[in-house]
Amino acid sequence: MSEKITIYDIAKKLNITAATVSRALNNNPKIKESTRELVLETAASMNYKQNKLALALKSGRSNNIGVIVPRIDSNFFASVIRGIEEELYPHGYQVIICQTHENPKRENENLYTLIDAQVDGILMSVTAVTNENDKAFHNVLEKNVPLIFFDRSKHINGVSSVTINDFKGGYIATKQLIDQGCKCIAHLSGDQSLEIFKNRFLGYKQALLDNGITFNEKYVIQSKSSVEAGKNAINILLELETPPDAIFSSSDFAALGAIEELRDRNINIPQEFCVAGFSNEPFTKFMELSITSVDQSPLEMGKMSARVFLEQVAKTDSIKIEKKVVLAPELHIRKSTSREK
Amino acid sequence: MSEKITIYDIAKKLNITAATVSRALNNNPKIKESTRELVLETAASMNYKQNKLALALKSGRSNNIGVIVPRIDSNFFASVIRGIEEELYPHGYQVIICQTHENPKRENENLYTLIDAQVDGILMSVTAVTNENDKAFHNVLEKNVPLIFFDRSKHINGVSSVTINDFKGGYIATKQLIDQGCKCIAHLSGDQSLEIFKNRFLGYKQALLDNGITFNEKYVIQSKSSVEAGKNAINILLELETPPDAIFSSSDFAALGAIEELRDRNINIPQEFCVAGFSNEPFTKFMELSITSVDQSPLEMGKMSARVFLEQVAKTDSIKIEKKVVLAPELHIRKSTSREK
DNA sequence: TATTTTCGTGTAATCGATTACATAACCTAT
DNA sequence: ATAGGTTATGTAATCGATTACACGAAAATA
Repeated sequence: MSEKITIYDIAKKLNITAATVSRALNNNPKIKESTRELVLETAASMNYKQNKLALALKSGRSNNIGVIVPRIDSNFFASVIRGIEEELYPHGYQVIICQTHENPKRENENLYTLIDAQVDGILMSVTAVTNENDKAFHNVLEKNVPLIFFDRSKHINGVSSVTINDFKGGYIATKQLIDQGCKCIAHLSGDQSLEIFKNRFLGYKQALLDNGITFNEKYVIQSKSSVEAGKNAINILLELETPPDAIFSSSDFAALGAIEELRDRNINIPQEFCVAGFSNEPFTKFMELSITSVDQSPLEMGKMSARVFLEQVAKTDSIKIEKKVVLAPELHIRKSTSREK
Repeated sequence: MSEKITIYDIAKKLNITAATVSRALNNNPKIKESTRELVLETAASMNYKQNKLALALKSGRSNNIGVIVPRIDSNFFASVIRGIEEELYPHGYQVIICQTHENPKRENENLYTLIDAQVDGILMSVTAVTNENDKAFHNVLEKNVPLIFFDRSKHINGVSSVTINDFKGGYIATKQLIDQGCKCIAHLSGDQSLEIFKNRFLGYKQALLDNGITFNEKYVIQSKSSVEAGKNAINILLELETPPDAIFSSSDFAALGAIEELRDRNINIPQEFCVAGFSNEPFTKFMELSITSVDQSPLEMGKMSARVFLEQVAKTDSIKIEKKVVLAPELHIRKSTSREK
């Protein structure tokens, strides 16, 4: 078991004080060049490693940043985290992961735990719709810990965010369906209290409006992001007096469920029915009947969030800049919406 | 900006010393009940939060554990991490993520960075085949930091591991192909210097042997875990004098590539050609032609790794127990290997 | 030569919590 | 009444690094 070497050990060996050693290691200009070299050599030969915990206690900065996501095992969030990790790694930050499982209580706990652990910043995708966690958010800000939302954002003063233009995402996906000749376009929407889902819905609505299609409330089904939910939605929609001939789904999983159910009913995709999803999950590309989907460039979103964080810690003055980055969505057109002309 | 409350602030307010406050907060039995209550009340009213960094410095334990994976944005690793996080969260540990991108140099860096950050344990899937990182591994062990390998393991004294029985996984997948009547079964193998891929290959070989099928070296193609690699492999295999009629692939992505290429050549799956993969990536289930694959129960693997870690830190004596947990693989039989009788 | 700078290093406080040891107050038994 | 035992709390060191301030010696200036 190797015992730990501290600056005191180095000091003792060289008959100088720990203060001098510390200064030498930190390239303090007041240290004589010969002393510095001697210290550096000795430190290396003794295999000295700086104790990050002591440094953290003294400086109040842990060099850790916290990331809170609903869950980590979805391609979208995993990719965002990948982007964050890659961007922050060269700057010496470690990434701590927390999951909320869409549970506001867990989100609240996670926020306090991260502050407790004295992270230097928090990057997160909000879970909660409620404002019961507002106190926790303000607690973060009061502690002067940079807080950055990605993808799922919330309006809070002083909080920067990195999102995609969900309105546009909803718009271009719907437009593509219209361009294929679809007339009755349904929408599987997510939790409307979350900005992202509301905006996708509004984009859908606007696309209809701009193209002279009347909006029909019955065509909007609120559903979870699951295959099962997609199946259920289709079953409801096909019962309508005038069933739709296309779906824009806020979720790829629901889109997949819809497709499976349509296939079971021998409805031909895309000839009789078109389906577009959202998120560009890997499977949408791999399917034999590949699914058109809106890409959110998660890797870029992660990197951008990390950059916004870095900018914020670089600001020495405590004037809070609130930065809102909005990335452009990109529609990946695939077989599920590609009718032959 | 809220100023930080320390035990000294509480002590001053109550005209006692910080030592007493500390003891009261830690439920030290030597403290008078009335004092304890007073301290607890005051602490609560002043909104006192223990400084974890100071505690970490004093105790030498950071309450962080490090997880090193090749990359986080693969369903398998993301799920393992999810399992780890969920198991460790109730115990107050935070999970720090590192990625190697299959680069031994990054693996080496990550190991030192985590030790530097004084994590209480390291859970990882090895990247490297080389033994150039052996020094780093031993450095971890010398520091008495529990080290646990999951999935991709390596033989190092004192290191526990949680893996699946890859041999059996290869065996049951191959057996299923044989049961479907396939006679010439090829194998897309991974990097043979990694245990997991070697064992899957050996399982494949044994299944052939046990069923009276001669092993043919030409049927084994070493390929990366990518769609492209799968396509290339098929092209080589179909050029053979006696082309195979089935493939057991060590990777789902390569299996997918093979399927796409076979389809382009109008070869009927599973009637003319069967394909089985490994990992049970989500898309294997979602495909219209769903792919048979070996499940590695990643969530369980993550939880189990975390449990092994907890057992190890619970051991007060420094006798290193080396625990090797081997989980059972489970074959998910799907359309790509389901011939009609 | 006397005085002021400059340079390099030492002293000691600090970050916040824990804990071995010391001590005061009170109680009990002979 | 005195020695010994409890009980509750205080004192001070410790974890390892940083840094404001102090100070002696050498160098520069008058």
